[in-house]
Amino acid sequence: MDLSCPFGLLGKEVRRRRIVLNQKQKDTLRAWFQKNPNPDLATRGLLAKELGISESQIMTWFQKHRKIQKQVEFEYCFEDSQAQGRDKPKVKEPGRSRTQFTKAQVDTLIAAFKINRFPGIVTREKLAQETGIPESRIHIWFQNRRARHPDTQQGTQATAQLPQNSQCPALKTTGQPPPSTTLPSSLSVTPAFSPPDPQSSPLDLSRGGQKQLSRTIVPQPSQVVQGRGDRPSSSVFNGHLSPVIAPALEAFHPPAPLWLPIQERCQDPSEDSGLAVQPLDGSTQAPAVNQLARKDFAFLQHWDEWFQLMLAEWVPDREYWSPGNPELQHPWQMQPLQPADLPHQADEILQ
DNA sequence: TTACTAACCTATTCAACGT
DNA sequence: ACGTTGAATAGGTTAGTAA
Repeated sequence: MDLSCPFGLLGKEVRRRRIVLNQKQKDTLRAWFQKNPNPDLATRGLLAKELGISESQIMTWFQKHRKIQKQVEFEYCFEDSQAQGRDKPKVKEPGRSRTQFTKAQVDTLIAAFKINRFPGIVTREKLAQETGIPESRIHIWFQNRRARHPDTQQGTQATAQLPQNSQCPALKTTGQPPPSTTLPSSLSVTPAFSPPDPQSSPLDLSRGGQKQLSRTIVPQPSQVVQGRGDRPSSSVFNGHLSPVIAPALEAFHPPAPLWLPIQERCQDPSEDSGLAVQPLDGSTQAPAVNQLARKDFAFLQHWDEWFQLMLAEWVPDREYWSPGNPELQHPWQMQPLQPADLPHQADEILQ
């Protein structure tokens, strides 16, 4: 197996071409779903053959439809909570099958993983060919591997959990009003007005930190990883700053490149859940600043400097980002603010 | 342009299996 | 019993395609 160049696809890993199922395929899948919403690997393989699509596509379809069905069932139960029959005895499902990988197969996968933690469909299929493992199992294997083996070299940085952006699901779904100077209690974020502390900062990159902040203040992984992931999209870093400090920081130095992509992302007000950086006009800037005590600014200054340092040190995954490729131009390339700029700007504002 | 949805992600949990 | 790890699920985003 030639791993010298990961399939010549560095920076070009693409997702599987999206297919559109035809009516016959959909009907067949629905019929099978009625019979058994949890087909095993072999069944999915047969179905794949029959329908002329891949087994992992079958798997994806079934996953989605199990979700949909659960939603429907939930709604049904909610509406008809008095109805009987909801407690129909559950048929004991057969135990999960567990693929037993050989050592050689695992070695191959590990080797590939070392080169590329996010293999695209082409890579996965090549691996499938070489190992004889179904592509969908390889996909799962990589998911598990990523979860259990964080990238010690750059992974923690590459998957840096940054402050949540405007699309924070937790807040989006709960429809939290835009916080002004306080955080929703549900947000497990480092108290805003404490000095940046590498051990407990909002950018705590440790795995524990990620877990703790899961679905609260951290961006969804797909926002960080997918954005630079196997799609060479121009999608920008859309992480946002703490709802507390972002507006204030922006008020302090609006032209700072750090904030630009964030604003760009939030130009559509409909996308803005309130946590995003608000575009500040002249009339809103002053109150934003005035609401902050000077001691708060001291924190902001520290936080900003610290954040800039983090940015400056961060080296994006080479696979997904290439400085020479404008297609993959990454917003993190932005020149970090010079820390020396901060006191200067702060003085201007505080005078 | 917009709605739909396949493809993909992480985080978490379940469970098979070897020790 | 416990650790490892394959599999499944929940809850998201992204982006291609059809209407």
